[in-house]
Amino acid sequence: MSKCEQCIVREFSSLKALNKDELVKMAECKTSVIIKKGELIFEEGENVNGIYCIKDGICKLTKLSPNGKDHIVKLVKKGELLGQRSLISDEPVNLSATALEDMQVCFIPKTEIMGFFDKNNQFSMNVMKTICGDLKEADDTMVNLAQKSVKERLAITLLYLEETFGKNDDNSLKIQLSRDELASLIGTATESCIRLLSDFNKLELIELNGKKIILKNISKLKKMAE
Amino acid sequence: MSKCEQCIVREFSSLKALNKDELVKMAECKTSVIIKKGELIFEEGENVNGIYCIKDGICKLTKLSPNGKDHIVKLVKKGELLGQRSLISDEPVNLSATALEDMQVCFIPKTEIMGFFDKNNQFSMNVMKTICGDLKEADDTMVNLAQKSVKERLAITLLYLEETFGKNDDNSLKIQLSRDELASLIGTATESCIRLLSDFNKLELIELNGKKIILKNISKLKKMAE
DNA sequence: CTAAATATATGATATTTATCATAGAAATTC
DNA sequence: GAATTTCTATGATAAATATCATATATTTAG
Repeated sequence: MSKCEQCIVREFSSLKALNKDELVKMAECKTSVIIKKGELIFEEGENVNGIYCIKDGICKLTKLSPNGKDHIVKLVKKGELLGQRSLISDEPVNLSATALEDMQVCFIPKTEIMGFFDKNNQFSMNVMKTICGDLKEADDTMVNLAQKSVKERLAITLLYLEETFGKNDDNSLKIQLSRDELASLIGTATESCIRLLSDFNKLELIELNGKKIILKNISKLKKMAE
Repeated sequence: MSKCEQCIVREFSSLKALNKDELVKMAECKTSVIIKKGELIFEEGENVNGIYCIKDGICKLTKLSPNGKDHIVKLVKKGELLGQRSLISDEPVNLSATALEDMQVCFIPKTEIMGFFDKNNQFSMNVMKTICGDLKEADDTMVNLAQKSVKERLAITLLYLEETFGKNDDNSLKIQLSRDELASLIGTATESCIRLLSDFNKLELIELNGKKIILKNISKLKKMAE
């Protein structure tokens, strides 16, 4: 069992507030899990009795609409935690988490985390700040969905993906989403998403190469996003 | 200066975790404010150095889109707190708050609240739960905006308004929004909103009488909302 | 390696929604 | 209480977006 103390990833989440003793205790009760690309980590409605700390990989958080379509609510990457909201609310998770790449995650049981809340104020504060950040982001996304066109949202999303997940040596977006997933992230039909990508390609805003997407004209994309 | 101890409204918010001493201390530093319908409580980007506790009335939280249109992100009523997110994140508020009715609110300065966070774990937990609730709601709204038609969103919103704010003796919705505000809440153009209300009226799902809206066929509205 | 399944692409068309224009109703101001 | 402004309503039209159909490319399974 690897030690949490030596895990660099911890530094990027609320867990950075934990002291040596707390980390040792956590390392003892945590479970390491490998999750393959496409696999479910947890599903909407499930009782997840703890939180997941993402050591490596990216996953999507989705919510099923009554019409049967998934909507991607958020993408989560290395260093972030999953299941905090559900833990605090003491409710089943309201979103499903699915790996977009092979992932390495650690599961920390609820009892352990609740202890930190009681005894470590800085940890509580960190978690609160994270959730507040999520809420602010959600507000922004809401306004975008309500007021921006699909074209604008696609531009916004492409810029967001590059900024958040970076690019490869060939300048292509590091995160690889299917057209279907991209559509579900911006909130549109798959065909509309594909069509607009083609348009962006023709306008030389982006370059398409199979699943690879290269942002060619960032400043124009930013103008489109307004 | 009225005493927080005797304020019933406190029981409905995170403040219910405060003990007698804390309440006395809070009463000493709080400020009571009367806000007229239509007036701004705070504006997006402002530094609000504390939180507002709503003693009476309803307000809207809005966010301005670059296109100049407001979007109503949330409606907040008696018993709820304003400005928690901003306080915890230690950032300017990301939303504007405007009174929809005459309001009575109390302002509690930041220093006071931060003290409660340090010393009263139950209070922290309550605030966290509230924010988690907001986040869950935001996720739902997002999916609705992304996947539901304007018609469906109107039905959802009307049902939500009746459930959350109640109805008058004549069965009309207690909360009175202009067509413009209703449109901004469901995320559509004012004319589209008006048109759909007319349609709903003709279909006898609702009854319109000036600004008054009566939900006539709840079960059909619920079916529409799916 | 081939067949089947899935993902991407694009045209044609239908539907939804926004925008523009205008008129009457209601509220506000002087 | 008359005049002005704002709000509500509705028609006509344009624009955005979804849906259906089909073709091709890519991936997966056997």
